[in-house]
Amino acid sequence: MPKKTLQKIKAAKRDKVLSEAAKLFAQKGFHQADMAQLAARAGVAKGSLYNYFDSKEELYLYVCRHGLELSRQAVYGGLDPAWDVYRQIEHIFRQGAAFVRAHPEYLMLYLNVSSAGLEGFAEKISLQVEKHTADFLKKLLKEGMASGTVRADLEVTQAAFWINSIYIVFMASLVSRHFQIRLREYLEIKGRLTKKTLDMHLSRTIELIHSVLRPGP
Amino acid sequence: MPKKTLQKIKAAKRDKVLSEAAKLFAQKGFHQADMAQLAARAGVAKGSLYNYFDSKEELYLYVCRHGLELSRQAVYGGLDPAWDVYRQIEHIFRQGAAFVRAHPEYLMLYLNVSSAGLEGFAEKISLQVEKHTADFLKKLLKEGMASGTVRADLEVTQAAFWINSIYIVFMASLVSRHFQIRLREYLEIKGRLTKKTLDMHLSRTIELIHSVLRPGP
Amino acid sequence: MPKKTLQKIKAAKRDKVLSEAAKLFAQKGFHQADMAQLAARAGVAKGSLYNYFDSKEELYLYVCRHGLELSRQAVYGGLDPAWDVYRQIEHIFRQGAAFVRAHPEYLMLYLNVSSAGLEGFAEKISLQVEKHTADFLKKLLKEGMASGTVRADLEVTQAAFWINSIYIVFMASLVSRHFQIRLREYLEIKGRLTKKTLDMHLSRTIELIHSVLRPGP
Amino acid sequence: MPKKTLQKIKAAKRDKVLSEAAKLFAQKGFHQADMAQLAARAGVAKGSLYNYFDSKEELYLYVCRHGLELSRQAVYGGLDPAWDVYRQIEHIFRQGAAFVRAHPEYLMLYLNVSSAGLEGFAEKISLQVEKHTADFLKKLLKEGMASGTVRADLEVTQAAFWINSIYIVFMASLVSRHFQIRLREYLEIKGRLTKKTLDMHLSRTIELIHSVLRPGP
DNA sequence: AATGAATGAGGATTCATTCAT
DNA sequence: TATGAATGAATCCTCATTCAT
Repeated sequence: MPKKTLQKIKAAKRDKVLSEAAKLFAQKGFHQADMAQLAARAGVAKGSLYNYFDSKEELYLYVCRHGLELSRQAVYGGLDPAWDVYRQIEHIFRQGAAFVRAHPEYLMLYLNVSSAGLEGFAEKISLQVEKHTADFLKKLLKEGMASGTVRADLEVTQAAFWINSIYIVFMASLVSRHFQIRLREYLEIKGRLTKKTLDMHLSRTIELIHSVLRPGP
Repeated sequence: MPKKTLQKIKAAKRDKVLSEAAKLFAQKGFHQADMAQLAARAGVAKGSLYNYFDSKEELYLYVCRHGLELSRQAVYGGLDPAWDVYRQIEHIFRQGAAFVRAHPEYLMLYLNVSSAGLEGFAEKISLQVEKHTADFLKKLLKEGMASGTVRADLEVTQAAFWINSIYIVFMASLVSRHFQIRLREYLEIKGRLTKKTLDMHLSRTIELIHSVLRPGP
Repeated sequence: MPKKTLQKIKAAKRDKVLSEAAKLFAQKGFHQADMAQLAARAGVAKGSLYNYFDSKEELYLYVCRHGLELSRQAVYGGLDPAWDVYRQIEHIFRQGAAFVRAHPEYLMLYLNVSSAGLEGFAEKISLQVEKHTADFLKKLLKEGMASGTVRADLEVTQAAFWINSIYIVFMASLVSRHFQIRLREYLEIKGRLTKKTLDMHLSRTIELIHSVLRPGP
Repeated sequence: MPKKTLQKIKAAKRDKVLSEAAKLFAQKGFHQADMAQLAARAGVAKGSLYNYFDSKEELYLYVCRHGLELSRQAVYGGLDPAWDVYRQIEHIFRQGAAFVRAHPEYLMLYLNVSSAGLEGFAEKISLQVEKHTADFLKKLLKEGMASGTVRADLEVTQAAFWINSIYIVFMASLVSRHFQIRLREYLEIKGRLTKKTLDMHLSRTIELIHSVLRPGP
């Protein structure tokens, strides 16, 4: 979707544009983000952005897709298919949290797809985002059930949906002001959310999921 | 926060303004919603909106709070404290779903608080939104544990957080384009999401929660 | 020009409306003054203002004329025709200063007639404002010349113009931020303008005028 | 204070914008002047004005300062320090009158600084406007007194203040509708104010000032 | 006569996109 | 290819005035 010109410029400049765009869109949202400000932050001319992309919308879509690709690599890249279900799930959650901490902007972009007025982007992005994870989780659960490490009476689609729901809300709690406030209220945390607290919460979340998947005694 | 004038006009007009505002904000988002268009939809003059509220932002906040209050009444209003944990949770989910179906706009407004660029609203709304539910769920779980109907080894804050997370994602799946696409993908639904399908999914979701809370044999 | 209704209401209310109008117009200028705010300050309903006057413009004109009448009474009211030229001029300047101190709003309204965009008011007010003073000063000078107390080679119209110019600028220095800054710069005053300093400046100003009028030796 | 863009556009366009702005502000006043109308008169797009200045207020301030600078050059530019006091004062008054006739808009802007509601501009402009003239006049008078061409008993600050007051009122009479009406009334002029009449008045005004400064016999 | 809700034209400012250099 | 000045539609908010109560 981007123009050929985007591939002709130096990688460093391209990366700068994409990363600043991700940050700005994540900070302000699609409509409120300003192409002039983006150009300024990226250190390029306003007109140049239009040499790389046809429109703000194309830039936004590209940045989202790019971020989701980065996210997928970070989370699923180091995963060893030989691990059992439990280890793989833990890996996904921990790598996901690490990536979100390093690049909160991309999760913010993901959350934004559900925002009012951005339905048009959902049509273009959501499926390709969710399909990979849905397929992966279902396959994982099925294998677990086949090998007897996961309780047999599980409804796979349901369980995958539910695991991913927990994932989303946890990650959202790392980046969204609203979800942070909510987390503090639920977990009765008074001060700032420390990494330590969040890691403990993460461990418990993983353990909860594990406990639901484990076959009964 | 609204001006006195808002209370002085006829209830029908006030309700029309508030409900059209909720719908428009839910459809377009805060920034993209146009006060002129809202006035037109509500059947009042643009200037009148400013007789009721000091600014678009105040109107938005009021509409959000108003919607959250309506939601709370719908969900918790008909709840009987004598019911056991399971029935209460089922009630909350089913009433919540009914309310969201009747007034999807309010859930959309809730989701929007997590949107990029609307952090300012999170500071003003989130806590009062979440506190009620958090307190309620925790109290419910504690009572259940005390009476032996809920497994005793549960981490209450954690469980409340997790139940509410499931609730949020389920409700989001009723109103957000993105979450609908995601739901269809996870549940492998080909066509439209029918009420029947969603109700079945709801039942299973409730059952999942119940199963996690129930004491082991 | 005001409506009959204005005369039918209680004097206290009428005075309150007029005095608050004068203050508000003097503070904000004609266009920037807000009828709603005026109504609020005067303690009447917005609609009532339109029971008293046909329009903001009529109200403004009436307030100006009213203020100029008050000013004239204050300055020329206590003047004794038997006094000599010098005493009369001193009286005018001192009474003028006292009135302006008590009611700076009216002098501000006078200054505003020269403001950009208010030419329409000049046509309606200026002549009747200036005529009285011009006639008075000229008559005074002529009498002085006839009685030999004023130098005989004076150009009367010119002198009257010049005396009044000094008057205007002095009075402006009591109320206008710009003219206060200017006065401080010219008179090399460091801190605030005290009454004492201003009175000394007034005395010197009067003395300057006297010295120009006095016949040579 | 203006943006860099203002310096990058062609001088002709810049001059057009500034001169039309001066005229429009002088005609309508700050608040009543319309940026859209200004853009139309200057032959640029509304948005372009905001490429040159951050706001209407900055544009206004710049135009004022620019005009005051032009005025100073016109009045003090051709002045020869070797001239005696009387010739210098005459030069200032005559050059001032010529400039005001050529560019009445700038004097109108000066007068506006004293208008109600524009006190904010006074803080930012007045001092730098007045300081130059005040210093100049005082220096001139001191030199005259030192050389014996000006009467020795003069109070310098007072005299400078008074000379400049006369200057202001005279110049105001060239541009302000109110001051024109006032001048006609004082000088008993029936028809229009002709250049000839005004020049005669100017000569007499200069002569009056000279006569006050001259040492007694 | 008093009230204040309703009205809608008006005006400052923003910003995606274009295009001449 | 890069630049950034130019554009004008879009949008929030104000406020004099009206008129039903």
